[in-house]
Amino acid sequence: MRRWQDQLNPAQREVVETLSKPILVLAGAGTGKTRVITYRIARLISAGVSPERILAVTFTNKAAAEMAKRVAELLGSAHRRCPRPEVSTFHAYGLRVLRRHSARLGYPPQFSIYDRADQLEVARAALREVKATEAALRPEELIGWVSRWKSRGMDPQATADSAQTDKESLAAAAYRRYQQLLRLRGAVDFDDLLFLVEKLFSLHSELREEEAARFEHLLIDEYQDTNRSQYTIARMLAEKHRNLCVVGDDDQSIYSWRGAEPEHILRFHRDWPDAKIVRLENNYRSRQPILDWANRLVATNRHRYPKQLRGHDGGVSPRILQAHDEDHEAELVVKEIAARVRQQKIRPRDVAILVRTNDQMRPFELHLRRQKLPYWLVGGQSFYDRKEIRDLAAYLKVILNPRNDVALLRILNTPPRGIGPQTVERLLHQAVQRLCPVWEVLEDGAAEKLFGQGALEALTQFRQLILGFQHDLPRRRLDDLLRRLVDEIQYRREVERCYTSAEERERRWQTVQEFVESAGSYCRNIPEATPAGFLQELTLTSYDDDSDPQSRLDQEAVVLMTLHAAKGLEFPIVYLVGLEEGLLPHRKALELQTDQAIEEERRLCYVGMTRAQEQLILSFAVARHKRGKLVETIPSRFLYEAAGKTDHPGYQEAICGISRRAAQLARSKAARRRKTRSSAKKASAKHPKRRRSQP
DNA sequence: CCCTGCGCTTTTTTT
DNA sequence: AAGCGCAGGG
Repeated sequence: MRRWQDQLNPAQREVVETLSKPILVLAGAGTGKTRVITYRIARLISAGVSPERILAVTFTNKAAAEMAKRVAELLGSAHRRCPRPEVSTFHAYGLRVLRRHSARLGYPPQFSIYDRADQLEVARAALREVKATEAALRPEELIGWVSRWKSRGMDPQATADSAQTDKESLAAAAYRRYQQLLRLRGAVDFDDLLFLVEKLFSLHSELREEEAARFEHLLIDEYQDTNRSQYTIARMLAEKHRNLCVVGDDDQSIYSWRGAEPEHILRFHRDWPDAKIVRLENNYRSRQPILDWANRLVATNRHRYPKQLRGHDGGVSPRILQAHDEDHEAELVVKEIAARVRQQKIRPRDVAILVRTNDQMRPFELHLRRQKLPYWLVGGQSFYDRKEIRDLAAYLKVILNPRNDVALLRILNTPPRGIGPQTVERLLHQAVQRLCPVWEVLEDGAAEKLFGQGALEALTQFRQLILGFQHDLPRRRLDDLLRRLVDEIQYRREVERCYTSAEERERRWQTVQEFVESAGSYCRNIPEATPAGFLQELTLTSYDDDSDPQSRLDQEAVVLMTLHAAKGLEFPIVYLVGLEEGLLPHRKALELQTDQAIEEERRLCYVGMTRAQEQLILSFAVARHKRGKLVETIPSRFLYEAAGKTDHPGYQEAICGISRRAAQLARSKAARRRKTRSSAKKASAKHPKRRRSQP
């Protein structure tokens, strides 16, 4: 029973048994990467390393939860009551460090975490203040740059110093203001969770050493997707004990757009000269015909370490489906699944439908519902993206810290309470002028002259409301407080106001109750629960999995998710859909016209294919609605590459498709510049004949 | 101040 | 197709 080590092959066992050395595991898809880490943790503990001296880092919260569970299973009942190893994402780890030391960096202990929508607001404000027009620099652009800078450990000063163009200087100035605004509001963004930790460690060496000394072993999964701050933090933590085990696959690097640098995995041996390198190439997941297609596809990439995965023999070759448009594509796929489920050949949970972009999910959802197949939509619109959650979270944020402008402005007139745009405008103007948060303008008696009688009354009432709940906050349990809040602001009426259909209203109201309930379960389950902690967890871990996080996958449901979300998972049957030029590879990647961008798309496709254990079905539509218009498409080059048909005329066409499209783009840009109306041109694309599965 | 409707742009992937 | 800003009536 205890002899779980015997279930490993020699290479895997080597990883598990090399206990005191830097170790790099280069592991292909489906070779049991995560399994190896799990076993290694269990081995360390059974060798006497105390669990709390182990830090394991994964890429997603889901993976962390899964790994913690498996370690517990491996160790069995003897260790049930033992302390647990720390298994989390880099971001969650960063959050924990920051919570302890936020004061050192001038942040309040109850700082909030800003997500993308909040960031955009701050970016807008920052740009306004440096007097940048939308044309000069868009808020989305700014947060993109800031994110890149932060992941490289660059502060505003460093950014300004290295600015080459006017636009960069402008962005650097906006970055400085952006960061000031965040601090003023006691908020951090996602990147700060790493950036500030890195800063903290380099500013205070005693803290760094103390933190590094807490752990004796560091394990990192998906190492190919670490960005520079994660890399730096890992090095700082491991430099003393040198017990660093990283696992990754350069062929599965799909997050370079987010600052991931796959070079780290290639550089490992230089950083840790005594490192042991282990390669895992036995695939335990997929049938050989599937691997043949995946191998052939990824072998097209020029920048990679060559490897050949060996898999299970037998099984059927991948198939290709062709549809008229995206709706037909969904219909074909879902009907096929439904038919096989009805014949009891497969179960819904054996199947995953993988898409490149979130909006591809819609037609599939529709048809899954129509066919009455249970499905589980992963990602999509996340829990905290819904209006109700954002509103209530904003109330809570303001109660915790009224200096949080983004949250304050959100709820100031939600539900409508007579504070109109005019009033908000004046408030904002005052705040900018005095360089202070909006709340202080509210508090300041001098501001009274600024507003009319009605507005002033509304503002005072709002202020009283917040103050009242501030007073209650330490005296009531969080869910209790939220229930009262919902009641007092008459949020139910707001739900009724915003939505007309009874069904929608019901759904929205349910979300509200779920939110209150999740606060309740947070308070019950976490001993050191605080309202700020609840909000932080809420932003960091898309909290819609409150019921049973890991058993979701075991439920009887077809899984519908993006390729990015599918990383690390496996399914007996995979439908990889939307294989068209412009979608996979994505238009944005094609526009860059760099090998790197297209190679990442190819890896993404590779990741999708290698999720399949028994069957892989690829599909594309001959035409697709874009901006409401039906546009003809070109089958993805990846189809030809994977099928080994790069001499097929369609392959050339797929690749020429970009240049044709780029030419079109250039032409239409030129046309716009001349401000003349160009006559409509019809691109008559030829499409290859319907193809069937190859033997 | 609140609501409605019109016309405009805009669409990757996520912690 | 959907969200946002703007204009105009209640």
